[in-house]
Amino acid sequence: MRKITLKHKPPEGLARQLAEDLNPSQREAAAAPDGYNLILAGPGSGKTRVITYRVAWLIGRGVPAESILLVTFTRRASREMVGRLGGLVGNEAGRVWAGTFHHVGNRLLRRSARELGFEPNFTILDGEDQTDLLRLAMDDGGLASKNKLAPKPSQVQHLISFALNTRKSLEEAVAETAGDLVEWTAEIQQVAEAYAARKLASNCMDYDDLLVLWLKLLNEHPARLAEQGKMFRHILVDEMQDTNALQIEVVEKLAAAGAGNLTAVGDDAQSIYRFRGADYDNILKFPDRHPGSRIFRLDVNYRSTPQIVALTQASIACNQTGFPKSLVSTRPDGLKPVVVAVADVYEEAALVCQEILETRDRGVPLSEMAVLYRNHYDSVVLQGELLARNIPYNVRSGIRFFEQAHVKDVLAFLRVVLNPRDEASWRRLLLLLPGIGPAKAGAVYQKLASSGDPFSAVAAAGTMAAVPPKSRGLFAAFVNDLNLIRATDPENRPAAAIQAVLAGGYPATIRQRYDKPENRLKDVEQFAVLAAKYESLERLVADLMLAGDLYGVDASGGEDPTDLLVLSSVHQAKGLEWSHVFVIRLVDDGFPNRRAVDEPGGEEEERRIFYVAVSRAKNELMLSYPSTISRGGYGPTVFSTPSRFITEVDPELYERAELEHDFEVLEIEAKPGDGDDERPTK
DNA sequence: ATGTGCGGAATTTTT
DNA sequence: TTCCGCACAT
Ligand SMILES: Nc1ncnc2c1ncn2[C@@H]1O[C@H](COP(=O)(O)OP(=O)(O)OP(=O)(O)O)[C@@H](O)[C@H]1O
Repeated sequence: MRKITLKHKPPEGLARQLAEDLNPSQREAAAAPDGYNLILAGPGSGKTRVITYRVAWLIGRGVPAESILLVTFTRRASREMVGRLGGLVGNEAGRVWAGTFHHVGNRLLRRSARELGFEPNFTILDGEDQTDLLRLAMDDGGLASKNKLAPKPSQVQHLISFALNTRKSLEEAVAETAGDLVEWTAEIQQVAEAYAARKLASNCMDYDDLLVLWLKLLNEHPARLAEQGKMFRHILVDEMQDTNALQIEVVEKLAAAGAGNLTAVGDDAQSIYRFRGADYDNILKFPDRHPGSRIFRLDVNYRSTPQIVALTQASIACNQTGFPKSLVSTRPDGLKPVVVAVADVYEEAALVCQEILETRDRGVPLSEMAVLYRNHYDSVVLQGELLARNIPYNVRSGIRFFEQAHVKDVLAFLRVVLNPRDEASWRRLLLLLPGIGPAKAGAVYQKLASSGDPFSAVAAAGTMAAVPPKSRGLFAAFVNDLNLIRATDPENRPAAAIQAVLAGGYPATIRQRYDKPENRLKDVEQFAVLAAKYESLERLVADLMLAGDLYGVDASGGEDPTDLLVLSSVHQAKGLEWSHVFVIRLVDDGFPNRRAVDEPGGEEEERRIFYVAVSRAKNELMLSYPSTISRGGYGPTVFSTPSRFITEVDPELYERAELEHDFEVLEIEAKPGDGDDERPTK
């Protein structure tokens, strides 16, 4: 037989870019041989760049893009990396399996849901849905809320999740993180089981399931393990320091079952997700787990001025644990970071706004500036001031877009269409009807669940009998709305389904139950616009439930909606950079967080959070703290202590700014024709 | 069984 | 300030 060889050329210009855009140690890491590789380096040293170029390099060598798994920490990071990859290798970039652990788990579980007892149309539960189902499970599972000392649903939720993510038993998790609840361990265990049963019965998975069930699939179905091992010939994990035991087990299992090619990238000093089970030993012990693996270090910082690097390095040096890394800035000298004490949170907001406006006047776009804070509520006073001064901004903390009650209501309509067994969504919809409370909602759901076809059951006479007489009219209208929604071919045209929700009784419900109904209706319209980009309801809903970066408030008041100031929690700022960074509310009890410092290892975790915050700045960094603070707007105003993260470093490393006040003289304009015997000026 | 109104408690960080 | 749980009236 004749052999024909198809010739493949590496993408145009890739070789040149690999040579020009990377320094020698970065290049060495990007072009590391197959096998287990660890890239351990400080902030701004080009880790993200290296991992992106490594993927490009692999593709350039003929590795099929679809056999590469690139695990990122956020969806935003994945989008950015795929975008940059597109610039290097063109269309191939889109075929890489890029996403967070949860995204990839979701995609894979859709294919294999049946092997785990689920249907492929399972829905993903967000935190609130989880709490709702857990509350029901607590009623089932012997944790009646009567007892004052009994754990609260949110506590139980956290414990169950923490145990799963750390691969510890519930006993261990309780003993470690909530010692006062040890006597409840048996009940919590029971609740966990009842909760899992409810999820299975309603064909729903929570965030943890996307990992737990993925691992279960790999453990219990050898064919799937072999298949996925083959599928992912190269695995790359960004932000390795914030992976937890569960995630590590999944990737390492995949790598071992496949080609044994795993590249891990990260910085133990930037590990800030301990509350979610992250453990930076996952990165530090990588060489122990994989004898013979290569380690790459990068110690040139391309991001920040030497002055900023000096402060960040001095701060992290206060931690006793962690792997020390040298870091040298390549940038020209800049200004020292500035530390300002302000009188109170209002003065802080005014100061930050003024600095931002002046910086913008000097030609720096708003999108090159960010205000970072430890706790979401640290941003609310500033938001008020930004609104008053017409500075457009984008918030990345707090409630996500889809977590707002009205968006969740609309989502519930879509979700029951998608997965008619979705208990959380049925309950949510039923509870919107006046006269139907938890008991009736439960009874109706039972009728739906026990029938083969919930949609005919919901319209059946027997179901109506369970509805109190005075609610029957509204219930019938609700059933009618559901039918109209289902008639729009919602699976393939999600936007039309949302329009159908808006055409039914739901807007009246919004007006009756919620404040600011017009704003909320606008959000729903916005949701429809977003949905119009999708041709699959399943993908829309899954994307939304996993959309960690889509927040509610997008106050783009200005003319140029693309130039927005960023307000972000430090956690959401991970991996990002801005020219000018403002870190606010640097008071002890706030940043570091008061509750965190009491936990063992808590102070060092908080210091890492501070480290992440200050290392986001490229050119200028301002740290501010109010000298007086009233806790959250209630309670008395007290003197505050400046954050230990400021006071513990050498004062030579920053410049202290004095705040002066300049009152523009108020001239009362005399109206022409007025006499001179006016009221006295104040 | 629902819904309202009171009092007390409490606020990390997120997929 | 807001949210949650509880007691009471419907
Ligand atoms: N060799 C290089 N030459 C010029 N600029 C570079 C080089 N490597 C990285 N940079 C730039 O330095 C900045 C930081 O890079 P990158 O975000 O990849 O760092 P990182 O190590 O991932 O940081 P972090 O740990 O903070 O997420 C980016 O603006 C990047 O473009």
